[in-house]
Amino acid sequence: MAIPYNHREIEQKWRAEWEKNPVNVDDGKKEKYYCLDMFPYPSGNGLHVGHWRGYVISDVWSRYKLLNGYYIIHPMGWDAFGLPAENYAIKMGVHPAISTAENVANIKRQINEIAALYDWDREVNTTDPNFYKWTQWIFVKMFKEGLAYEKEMPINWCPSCKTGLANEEVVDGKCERCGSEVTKKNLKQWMLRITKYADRLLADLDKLDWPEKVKKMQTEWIGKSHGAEVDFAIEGRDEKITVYTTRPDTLHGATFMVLAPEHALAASLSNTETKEDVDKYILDSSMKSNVDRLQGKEKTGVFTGTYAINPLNGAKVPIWLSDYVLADYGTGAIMCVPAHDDRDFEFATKFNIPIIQVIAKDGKEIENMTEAYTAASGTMINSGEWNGMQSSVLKAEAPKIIEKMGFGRETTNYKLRDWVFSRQRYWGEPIPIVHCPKCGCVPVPEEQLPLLLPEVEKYEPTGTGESPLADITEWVNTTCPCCGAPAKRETNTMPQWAGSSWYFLRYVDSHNDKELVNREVADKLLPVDMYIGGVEHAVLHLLYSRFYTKFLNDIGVVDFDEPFKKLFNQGMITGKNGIKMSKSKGNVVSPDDLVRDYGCDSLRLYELFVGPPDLDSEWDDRGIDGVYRFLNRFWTLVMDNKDKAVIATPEMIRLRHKLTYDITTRLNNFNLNTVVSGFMEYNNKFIEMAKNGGIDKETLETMTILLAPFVPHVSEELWREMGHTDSVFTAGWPEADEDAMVETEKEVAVQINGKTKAVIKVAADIDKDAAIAAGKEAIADKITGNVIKEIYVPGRIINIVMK
RNA sequence: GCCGGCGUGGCGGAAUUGGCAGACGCACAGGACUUAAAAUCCUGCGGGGUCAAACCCGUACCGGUUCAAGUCCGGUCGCCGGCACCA
Repeated sequence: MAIPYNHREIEQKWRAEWEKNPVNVDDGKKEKYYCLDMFPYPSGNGLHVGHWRGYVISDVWSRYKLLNGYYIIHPMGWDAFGLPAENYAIKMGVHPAISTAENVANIKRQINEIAALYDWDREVNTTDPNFYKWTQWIFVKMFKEGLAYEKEMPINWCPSCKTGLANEEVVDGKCERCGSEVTKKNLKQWMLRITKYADRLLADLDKLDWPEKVKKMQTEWIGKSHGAEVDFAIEGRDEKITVYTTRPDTLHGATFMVLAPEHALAASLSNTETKEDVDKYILDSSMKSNVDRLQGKEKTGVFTGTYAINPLNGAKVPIWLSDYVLADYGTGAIMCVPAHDDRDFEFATKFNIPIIQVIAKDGKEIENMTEAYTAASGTMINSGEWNGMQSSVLKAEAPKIIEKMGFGRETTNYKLRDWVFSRQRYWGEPIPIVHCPKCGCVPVPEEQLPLLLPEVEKYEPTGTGESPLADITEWVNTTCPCCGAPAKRETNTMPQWAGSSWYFLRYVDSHNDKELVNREVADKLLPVDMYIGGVEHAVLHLLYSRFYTKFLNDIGVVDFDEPFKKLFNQGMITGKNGIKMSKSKGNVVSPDDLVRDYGCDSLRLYELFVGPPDLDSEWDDRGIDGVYRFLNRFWTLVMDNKDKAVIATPEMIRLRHKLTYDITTRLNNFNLNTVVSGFMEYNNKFIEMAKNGGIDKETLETMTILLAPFVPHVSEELWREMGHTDSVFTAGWPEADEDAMVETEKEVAVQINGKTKAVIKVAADIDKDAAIAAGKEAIADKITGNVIKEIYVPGRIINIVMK
């Protein structure tokens, strides 16, 4: 009977030993490898097996790199400011500083159970004044560079979280955090000019080894488009209305114009006859929430009574108002070409506005148009001097033509908006700005940072648009750093993203009290080589971090402009039937009991075995028995055979190299679930071998090293049991010799018309004719018809094609 | 609506990219050991068919290319994710 290995004992033993003698050391000669996890926010629920998986994947990868001779930077920290921490504190009735500290302690305990290579000396916490000093410092730098500015405007407001939100935090018109419907609120806000970096954020995606999906999401979020602005005169007035269009080639087909109800001129365009309707439409639109506006697919609108003049052909086009035009994109006004745009077509049909086709479809004009013809391909018609041109050519040329004619210009537009950066909540970094009646906005001098978050009794959000900090008069009232006159502090705080946008830089120099990061250290240890985390941050954290890094690169803090070279998104672990694990659903699986019963190594292995790492997987506790049995079988195999001095047979050597090759290839391709099944498969073969004459020690050692990134304790224990005095992590990753993997004999399937009838063994270097002859012999009794064709795929298939 | 991803046994999932479909594991069934149970070990495990074989069917569905299709092509259905009046 096999004695199951005592996981508690050996895990404790080796963790103590590794702490005393670390296996990951910087000797100054090794190349660095920076493998980063998305750091957790310390909520009260602790980690579940889904969080665990991400950390296991990154640790396996780190240890693999360690065995390949790298010095590993594999840090961990806490994203502890922000709404989740604060909401939890409010719910529990304790100060967020206290609950955060408690939660950090608990999650740290759980994370330590993973036995990852984390270097706790590098640990950061975004709520630590020594950390947020630099979060504030970056803000001050941005302010000085003109990238942080104040603006009053209607912003997204979550009535439940009682704070303003960035566009990125609004998903389907709802708060990303709590799911409440987002409303608009007019507030004076701090904004970050991320739009200044739009082009670089877009272009540099090309350099990144990231999942295409994430790159695409960022590309769409930035939403670059190319076109022209065209100035339309207003009939009987001096003002002009400028529209933005990506299809200036269709200018002759513009039969009306639509302005967003919020457009500056909207109200003034009505006449005595239309005034009542126009005013009502503007008012109604302002009352609609984002969700209503998005869901109201049926187009609404009102004619202002005023006409614009098409600058190209002098045609009179009616000016309408409609909320399908967005006020904050382009110029808030569009020219409408119903023949070649779906939305304009729908609007024109509904309100009986003429439709003029200007691009021929299949060479002719469409009779009884039932839908817009939106392709930019075809010959121009009804377009005056443009007739006969190809629309695809004209589309590119038109902006320049229009510019020459003097009523427009070539333009580029982005969907990306500047980043609403202030929050009306307590638990965040205070924005280090002083409002002076004389000097305006003055940044807190850099040497006075950090500007500490004051202690308060009442930190609940007010809901008025004022931060709870506004109530602390002794904190708010200060003097202007510039002129010394009485002044007031900014009372808004930063969003949770502020700290997470740059924390990965701090890890490499986390105790530096003079600089954000020492430039020499940064040059040596940064940027991040591999970043592992969920896909949910595709346009939030991952976009913000790129923006911050580019800014810090511009002001010389770091010498690179992309923070994360490679990104891996692990799939989510769900409960039964793919339901997301949550406390309210009661389907959360904690790693704690599993670690206790099966050990850290088994859970690590099972986290990988449960499914492909990039896909979501349903958790099923029962499966862990399989990997636990495997570990016990391997353990027993090593213990029973390590001292037997068996001389390796050619087959043992071949299998050993094949094992190394298979595991290494699968690991490099991140097929971690098949790495585990590979280990099991080879283990079964080795057990079989051991039964029939024994197994050599080198094969057992090789398997032990290959297993080390996955099951560090078991590997370390067995490695020492086999007589080694140094850690298994100093052993070096085995190399597969492809020559040693060559088989002398191959099993070949013999088929008739593609159906296997027999399997024969042939010499690997057998020639085609001999192979086919051997194959035919094996199935001689089944060859009854006329053989038309004979196929031999070396080492795989013999196919006899018969009629 | 548009753009991605996916669809394989009772279940999780493999399949060297066109070459023996179901590796590996879970669950289940039978056997060995045991007074018994657990653990462990051995055997079986897509469906039909047969005493057993032969044989037939089978990777969501329909069709195509090929000596050979889970894999490639055309179409249909379903699930998941992203975007969604951005002019």
